[in-house]
Amino acid sequence: MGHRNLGLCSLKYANHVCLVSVINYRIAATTPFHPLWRHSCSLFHSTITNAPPPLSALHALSIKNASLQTLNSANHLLNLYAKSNNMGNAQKLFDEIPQKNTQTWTILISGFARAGSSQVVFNLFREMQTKGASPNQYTLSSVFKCCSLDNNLQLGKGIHAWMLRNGVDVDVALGNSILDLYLRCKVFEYAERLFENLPYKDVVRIVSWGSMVSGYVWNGMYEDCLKIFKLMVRELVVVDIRTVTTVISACANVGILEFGRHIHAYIQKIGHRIDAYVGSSLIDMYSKSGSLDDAWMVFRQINEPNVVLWTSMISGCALHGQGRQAIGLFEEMLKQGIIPNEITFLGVLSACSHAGLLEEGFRYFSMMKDAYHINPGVEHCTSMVDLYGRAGRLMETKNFIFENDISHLTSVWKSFLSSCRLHRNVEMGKWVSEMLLQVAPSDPEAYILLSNMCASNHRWDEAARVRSLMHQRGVKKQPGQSWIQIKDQIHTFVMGDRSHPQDKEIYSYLDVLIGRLKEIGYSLEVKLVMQDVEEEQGEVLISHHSEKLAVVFGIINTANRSPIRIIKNLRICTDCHSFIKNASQLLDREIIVRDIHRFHHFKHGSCSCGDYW
DNA sequence: ATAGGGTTAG
Repeated sequence: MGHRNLGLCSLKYANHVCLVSVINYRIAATTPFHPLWRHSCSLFHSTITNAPPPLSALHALSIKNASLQTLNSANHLLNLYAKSNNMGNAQKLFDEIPQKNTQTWTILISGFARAGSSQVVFNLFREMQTKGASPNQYTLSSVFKCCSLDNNLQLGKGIHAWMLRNGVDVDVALGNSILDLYLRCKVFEYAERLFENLPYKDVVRIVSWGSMVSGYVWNGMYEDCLKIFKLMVRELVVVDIRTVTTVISACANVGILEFGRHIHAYIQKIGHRIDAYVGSSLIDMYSKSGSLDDAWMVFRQINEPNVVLWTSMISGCALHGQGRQAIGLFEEMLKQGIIPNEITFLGVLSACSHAGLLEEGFRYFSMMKDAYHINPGVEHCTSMVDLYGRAGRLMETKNFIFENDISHLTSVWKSFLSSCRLHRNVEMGKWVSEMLLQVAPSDPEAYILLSNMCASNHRWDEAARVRSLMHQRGVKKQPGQSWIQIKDQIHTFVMGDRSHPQDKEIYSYLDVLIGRLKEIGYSLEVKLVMQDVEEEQGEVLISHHSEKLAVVFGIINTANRSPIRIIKNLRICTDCHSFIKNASQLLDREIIVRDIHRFHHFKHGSCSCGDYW
């Protein structure tokens, strides 16, 4: 064992365990040149180099007549296998150990838990108890992790109840794994009660906070997440950076720029370095909140960019329709020797489709398959359908769908139908509609797209038939909502909303604005968007769509010429799109709308989406 | 010796 190896070891696995193992094997050996010593060395070496250790090392261990000393050695060795994800060898060794103690079982269980083999873990857990070994905190933690992986709330609850009955002590780490289960299974009452009861002083209690935060994010409870974050800031001096990362991702989903900015400032205040993790989530947050400039600023200041960081910047550009920038970034990334993953390509393809870059999109799709050997997933294929369709290559779109076996996907047909509508190909559109309704008979958006297509081709009867079919089948349109942040307050609007305190002001200004916009060429496209409002209630309701209310509210409550940012939970409707284009011209205001699909930057009477969305 | 939370897509 030379210095070179030890040096390597300190670099890579400067792990006390390795050294202790080697020393133990050395003690276990009877002579200085016993084969075991040699095997230990090679095992140690392979730990360093991360290659699988030779199996013969196992058999060299003569543990049949084991002393306590050799059991410890065996456990160490077992641990090495488990840590290096070599569960095959771990199992073999485990089977050869005659007197297994709690640690022996626990090491194997935790190895399988890490590998995600929950069923194996459950079986071992049962077996160890029948063999008289009692689980400790570590064992239980691994078992809960597997319950969580499998969404097996019942088993987890059973074990937890058994622990309570038997007075098993729950330390914070174990508590966190139970917490994780309850959060993943969305039983927030349990999670919250457990959270309250965990030892408060433990420094790793910080992880419990983090679990609560990410639990809320997984379940889309962004407001609860932000609330608990504020509580953390108040109660703890410093919130750790991993939790902050989760909170930022919650902000990205809500898309509220000002709150995201506060958290960014908070990170700077507590003096945390912004690594690739935080950087990626900040970039994502800024681009989803409508400020690509801030995203770029974060991107440029990260010292050690990784593939995720590049990908978030590329996807951000895609979201804002900046196809060329996205491609430029991607090429730069390749030049720097960073290997793109499937999500990177998704970003690139979606950038191409949002910007109508057909050839480039096709080239990157091939590159993904041929140069990087990534099998196209359904999302990649959907992007390609978007790309072909937007370019008006409807026959190619159709062929692509069947060649790639994606005809069962709702998103594919929705995208195709939008393209038929854009290119006014009614015949293809009707066929696509039939396919869509077969796949998605209860999807409200399918009916709306379909009747919009009929309407934009002046086929009013057919549009009406689609609407009544939707009613017959009891398909309800998801209510449209838009929101805007002014200072610390988030204002949410639904269509025809009268609940806002500034209600009167909003509606009277809206009327005035519509009048002035009509003078510069805007006309309410009543018939075109009738479907969006479910009932034929005419011009009034359309003029009161939630995004119009939010825009007007923004105009009233912000300084002249400052940008207005709106978020909408559905696709923006044709009429609102035209309304906002004209308003941006008349008032010389930048209006930025994030809809369910992408961003629209309205400026000087036109939109960054090029009227395709 | 063995256990616990983070980033990018949709």
